[in-house]
Amino acid sequence: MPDLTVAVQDYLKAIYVLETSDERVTTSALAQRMAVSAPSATAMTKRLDELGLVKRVPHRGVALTDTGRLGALEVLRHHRLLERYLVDRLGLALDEVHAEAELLEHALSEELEAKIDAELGFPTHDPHGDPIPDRELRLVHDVSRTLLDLEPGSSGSIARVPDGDSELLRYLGELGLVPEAEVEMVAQAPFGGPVTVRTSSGEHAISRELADRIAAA
Amino acid sequence: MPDLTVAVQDYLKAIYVLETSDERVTTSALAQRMAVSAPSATAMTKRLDELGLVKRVPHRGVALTDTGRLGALEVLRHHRLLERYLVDRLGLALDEVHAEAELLEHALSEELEAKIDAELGFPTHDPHGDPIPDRELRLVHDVSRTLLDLEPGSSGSIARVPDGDSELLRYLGELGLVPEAEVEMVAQAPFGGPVTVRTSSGEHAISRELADRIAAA
DNA sequence: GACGAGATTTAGTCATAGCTAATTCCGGAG
DNA sequence: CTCCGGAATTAGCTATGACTAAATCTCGTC
Repeated sequence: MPDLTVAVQDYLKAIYVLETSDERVTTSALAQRMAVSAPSATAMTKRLDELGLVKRVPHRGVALTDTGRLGALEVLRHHRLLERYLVDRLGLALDEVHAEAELLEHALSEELEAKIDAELGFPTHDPHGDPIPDRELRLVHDVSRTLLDLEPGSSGSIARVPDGDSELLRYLGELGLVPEAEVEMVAQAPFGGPVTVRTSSGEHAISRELADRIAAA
Repeated sequence: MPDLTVAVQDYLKAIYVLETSDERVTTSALAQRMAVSAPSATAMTKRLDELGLVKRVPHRGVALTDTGRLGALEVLRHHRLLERYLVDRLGLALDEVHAEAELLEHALSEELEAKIDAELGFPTHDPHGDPIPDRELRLVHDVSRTLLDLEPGSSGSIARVPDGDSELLRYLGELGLVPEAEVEMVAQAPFGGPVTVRTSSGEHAISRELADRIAAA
């Protein structure tokens, strides 16, 4: 596998993430996620296909090949290891690390990756709770329940929060909704109403939709 | 100052270093240092001039403007801080850090730069002994004597070794000629002959030219 | 003061990755 | 089964930064 350009790596990562939620990865979805125009996305998917990284079907979307998936996982590993490192060793806040890791992930050599991995004791999850692919790029897929699955009156601990949206992360941090934190489900209002939880910082009401994006166990 | 591209930053750094040794920075010297063809160097110096980063005189060479010098010092600060960090906190070897820092220096945000600086206790020199520009990009210029200036029979400590050539650094490391190390000048052969020094690992003879590239105090 | 070697610049291309405008395709509504 | 709207693609450009081949300048030598 020759060296992939930064742009190619970013597209692979984006396609990987899109594939994980929706299985159909359309041009427009990809363009939106990469914040580029649709023609740019079309052009890039053609190149990725030529490079053997995706299978492209015109007007139908793309799917990663095995090679492409490995490329995506490599970037994801860099990203998540760096996030873990920046939080654990340099004290960055949970809402800052995503952007920093985004910058650094393409400049991480395999040697440095290994040093960081060892220094951290081979961590399995990034600070948002997302799994880190291991050295062989295997990724455990923790099937997770969300806050919504907690029965009123019962407790659990936060397993994962959405990454990437730093506004949201800052807000969640203020509510004490961070990975590892203990939470108690107080109430779930009916008719799509809000959900009330108790954290170390007190009782807070959040929307059902947000609660559903937070994994808990 | 709008964002400088990676290439522009690399050229600024190269020009800065060349200016420090020779004052005339010629197209061919620049092309050689950047491992690029002469026409490529010419084209880039034109762009740098348009950006107000250098003053270019056709067929005469370039000189950094104040703005250009600041750009170069910013990159140099990133580079040397990262080197210090990689050696002190991640245990990279002296001959490996240059290449790693080269990769990372363009991906370092100002926030992370500040965190690293604080974490290291605001270091003044990188692991090769080169000074690190401070937050205001001021650079102390240690006027230094070299190994050659040590009288036979006298001792000193290594202040600085050349960076960038990892072969050479590995060799110097084997001889115990690393920054901070104590060294005794045993003899300097006449007629441009070799220089013999004693380090913790014993007596070693090196060429006059090499001895002159090693700073000692 | 002219000459020629070597340094420098100009001319013309290429690859990457983005854009807008215009066109074409696909799938659902009638 | 046709038509239409939105998605996707094609066409044509732009900027960055590299290259080779060809032309030109500069400077030391005679």
